[in-house]
Amino acid sequence: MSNSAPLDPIVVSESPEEKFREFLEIRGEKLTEPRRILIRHIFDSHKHFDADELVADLREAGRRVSRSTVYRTLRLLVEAGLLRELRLTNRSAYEHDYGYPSHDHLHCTECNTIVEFRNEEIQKLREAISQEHGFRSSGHRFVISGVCPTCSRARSPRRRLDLI
Amino acid sequence: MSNSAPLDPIVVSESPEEKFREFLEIRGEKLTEPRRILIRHIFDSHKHFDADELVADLREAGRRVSRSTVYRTLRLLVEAGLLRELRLTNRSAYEHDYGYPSHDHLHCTECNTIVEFRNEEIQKLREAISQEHGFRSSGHRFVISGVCPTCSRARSPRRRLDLI
DNA sequence: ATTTTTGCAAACCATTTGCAGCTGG
DNA sequence: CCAGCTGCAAATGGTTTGCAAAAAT
Repeated sequence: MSNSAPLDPIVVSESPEEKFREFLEIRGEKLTEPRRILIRHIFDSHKHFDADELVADLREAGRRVSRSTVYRTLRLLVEAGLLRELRLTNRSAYEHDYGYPSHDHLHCTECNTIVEFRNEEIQKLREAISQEHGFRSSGHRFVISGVCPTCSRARSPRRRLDLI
Repeated sequence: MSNSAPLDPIVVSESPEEKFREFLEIRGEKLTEPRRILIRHIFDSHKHFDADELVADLREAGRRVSRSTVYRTLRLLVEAGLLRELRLTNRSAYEHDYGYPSHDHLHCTECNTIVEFRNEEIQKLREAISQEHGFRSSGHRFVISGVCPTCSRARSPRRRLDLI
């Protein structure tokens, strides 16, 4: 799995862990060992993941955190504004929010890959449309679904051979 | 529940039922009584609904179709291009696709209401962005989340009273 | 007559929760 | 110490599925 982010990270003064501790402190909650393991692991690499992959990933790295705690912590991290949740399939996917610029997604329906992109227009559209309808908007999701270049190339030629 | 569509319907030559029958025929499948009940009921009024509401609605109208058949038929209707599925919460919502113009959504996170809007810019953006990334796009979802005017009015004044 | 569909109940599967014991501050 | 947390196992809740009886062509 890749460690590189497709978009340049935003410069932030606090580490994700510090920001999480602060969030928990305000609510009178605690930064425990399992939570520390999770936030470090999650922000160690930049990628999209779901709860199951996270559990498997941690197990592989020799760090055991129970599935329940993973789910509970993911919810906290979303509430804290550190992660964003994407509901593209039956299982939720997560991505970094904190320290990462706002962006939208291309979703390949063949291989399930998620590609990020940044487009200034979308923010403006969101604002204009919200205002038009009297909404106080708090966020948006713009997902373009289709077939990525890799899957396009992989499938079209195979089709040809089938016809021979 | 309202029967009126927020956007003007598209003129189509076939009824949803005809289109469904055609779709089934191609696959060697059958337009049965439960399926007829469902498609008529669904296209009788224009609104967003989920599987549960549909079952309840049918029961109220004295038409019994089993939950399994409802789920199975909803899937068919999506495959047939008659309905679109929206995954905004833990349960899928459905809306008319056939005979209805393409549009996007404002989602109120307070009352869960879905408001439709139409904006030409979005199609253009989708095309431009897809091309830029070599995607063959097949669709998109643009959902603006926030608080609708009704919920805004209902909440803000209450807050004030609480402070007195 | 044969293939598909239905309804029921059971299975599924991602996610949540109750609880007894553990832990952080 | 004591509120909050963990892990386990059990529960939940939306959705799917196996199967025997029923319906469609």
